[in-house]
Amino acid sequence: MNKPAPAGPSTLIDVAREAGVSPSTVSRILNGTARVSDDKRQAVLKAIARTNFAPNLMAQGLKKGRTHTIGIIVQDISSPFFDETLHGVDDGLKGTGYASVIVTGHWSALEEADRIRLLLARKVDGIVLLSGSLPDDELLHFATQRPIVVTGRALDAPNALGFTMDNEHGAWLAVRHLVELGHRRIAFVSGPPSHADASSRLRGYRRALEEADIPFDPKLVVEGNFRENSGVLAMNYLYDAGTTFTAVFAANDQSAYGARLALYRRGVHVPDDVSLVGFDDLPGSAFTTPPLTTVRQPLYDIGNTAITALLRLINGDRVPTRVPPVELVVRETTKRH
Amino acid sequence: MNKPAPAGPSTLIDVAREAGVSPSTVSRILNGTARVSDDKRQAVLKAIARTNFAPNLMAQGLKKGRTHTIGIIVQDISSPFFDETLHGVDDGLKGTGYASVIVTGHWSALEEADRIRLLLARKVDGIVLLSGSLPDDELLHFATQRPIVVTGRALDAPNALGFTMDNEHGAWLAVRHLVELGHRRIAFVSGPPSHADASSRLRGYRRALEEADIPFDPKLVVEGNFRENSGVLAMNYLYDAGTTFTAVFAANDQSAYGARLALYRRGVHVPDDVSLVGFDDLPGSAFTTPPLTTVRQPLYDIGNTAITALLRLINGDRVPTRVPPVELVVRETTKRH
DNA sequence: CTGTTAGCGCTTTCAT
DNA sequence: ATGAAAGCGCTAACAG
Repeated sequence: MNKPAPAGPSTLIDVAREAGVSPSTVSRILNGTARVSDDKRQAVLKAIARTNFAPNLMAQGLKKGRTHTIGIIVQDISSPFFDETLHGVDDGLKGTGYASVIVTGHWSALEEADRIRLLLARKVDGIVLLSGSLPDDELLHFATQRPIVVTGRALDAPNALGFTMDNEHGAWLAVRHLVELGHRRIAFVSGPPSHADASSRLRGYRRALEEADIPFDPKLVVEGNFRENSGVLAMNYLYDAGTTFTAVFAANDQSAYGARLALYRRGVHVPDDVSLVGFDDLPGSAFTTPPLTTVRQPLYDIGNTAITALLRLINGDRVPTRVPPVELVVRETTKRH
Repeated sequence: MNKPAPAGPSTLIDVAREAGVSPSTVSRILNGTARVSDDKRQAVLKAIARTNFAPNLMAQGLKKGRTHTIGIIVQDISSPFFDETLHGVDDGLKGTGYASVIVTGHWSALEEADRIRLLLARKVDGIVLLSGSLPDDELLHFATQRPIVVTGRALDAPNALGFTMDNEHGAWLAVRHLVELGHRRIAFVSGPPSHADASSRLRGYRRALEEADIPFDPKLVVEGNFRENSGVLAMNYLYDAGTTFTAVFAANDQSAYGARLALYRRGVHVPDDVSLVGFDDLPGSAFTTPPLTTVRQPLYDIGNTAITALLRLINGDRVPTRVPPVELVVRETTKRH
């Protein structure tokens, strides 16, 4: 006689009963923890198939103290920047048996701390914090509970690891490129000054000017917020103030998109009248019109490296973390002046 | 004397001991399950603070049979389409105590089934499947274990709910707009024919032509894959074949970006020489040069509605699901011919 | 090689 | 109002 499908999802105990063995035997087969005779193994395998059994990860986690879940904190879930990074994370997780719960920090240190607590309550096995603004000491405090990998800052503690891109160098590359093309009036659409990457990029901008003996003109830098609209606002501000320039360096691609639109609106041609350089090399930047010259950050690799490093940390290995350096990608928005 | 921080994270039992009450009392306070005298409550609250206690969600989940986790399946984690939808999901989850684990289906029904099984093993309380290609019957099978909400198809079963956008109507709107501007040679960059939305959009294209008494010319439709590059390929193909047209309707914004780039490369001006319409209204489409005329899909609302519906399903309520309709957003890539 | 037993941390009757 | 005790589904000694 065939029993109908059992009430709830079947448990390991159901399987054991079906197969006429003890629960431990089933567990051993599931985990490969010990040798099991072939006939019992077959019986168990059949029982598993028949009862459509899948182990309850909550129960496993409770017992083993590891959930095979890792927590990812992004700042903004619908930003191409983070999404490309997440892509790298996702690929790095593939086939490892780990899943990720992704939460949002919204660029707020307070919210980050809150999210971390939440992830810790969920007993994630580790945390990746992407572009976090949480102070180091708080981060290290949390890291006593679970390993943490953070991007956007250098960090090397027993249970925490951080690495960063050379933003200053990237900005320097961009501006030097412009300088080499003969530009001397180079506007800069900055990022939020509170953001570490943003200030590094400003430093790179200034250093490149200095090296070219171009005096720094504060009127040429206008503060943006890394989003498209701040790029258009910045351009409008500059033109309305009568500030002249032949090139603009935007602190990220999104604000470059905005700047480009504002220029278009005013009938200023890119790159014929004004050259434009961004930062990040978002996937879309190869398809803007014209394709954007920009500083490439290996976003995918950043995500992939972060997760790989975390997985190693979880297993107690420490590893030197290497990501490809930033590099200038010359496309079609820059031209000799 | 102050004890140093205890070895592991503190447990409810530690708290109980600290406060001099029984574990049940602590639990009751945590869950508001029953009245507790005020002095004990204070003692417990203090103990919780002192021991820095946070309940172990794994244990709670094991006991209560709900994990307060929901599974989200997207097809591609670094696509602006899904990311904007995820944004709606994320906001819908805010403050509910639920977290989400996001996995990728990569447009493959097999992989989707696999991911669903994985999520089920994790005992998620419900699943949102975004643009899935899994057949209805398999979906309904999985839905016997946990409620599922799916986008991109209509579905109304006891434990599963699906809703869809009117893609045909959207495409019809786009093409009618072009027709009204005097265009009669309208190229179509399609999506993958296997994709339900893609074929609906093709139908809308054909219907709009029909209604305008414009004969359907198969030479004007070229197959794309929803990505930027297929847009440029499509344009090149059309020009190389000597096919003439004055407007192009791309089956999604990303392929419209690509088409726009190919046009630029050939010195064809948009919208003066050729008009261009996309589909989706991705966040970036308001900032392309020129800003893209497109059919707006309320991606954020789709995500938000899906998660809201799922949360209701989990609580046993059924709800009529309403999302704003698609609509034409006329920006600057279309012009009278 | 295999079964028995004792929990992981929490909630929930059931008594009191 | 509160405590004792049982157990969610699984794993890991410990015996045999």
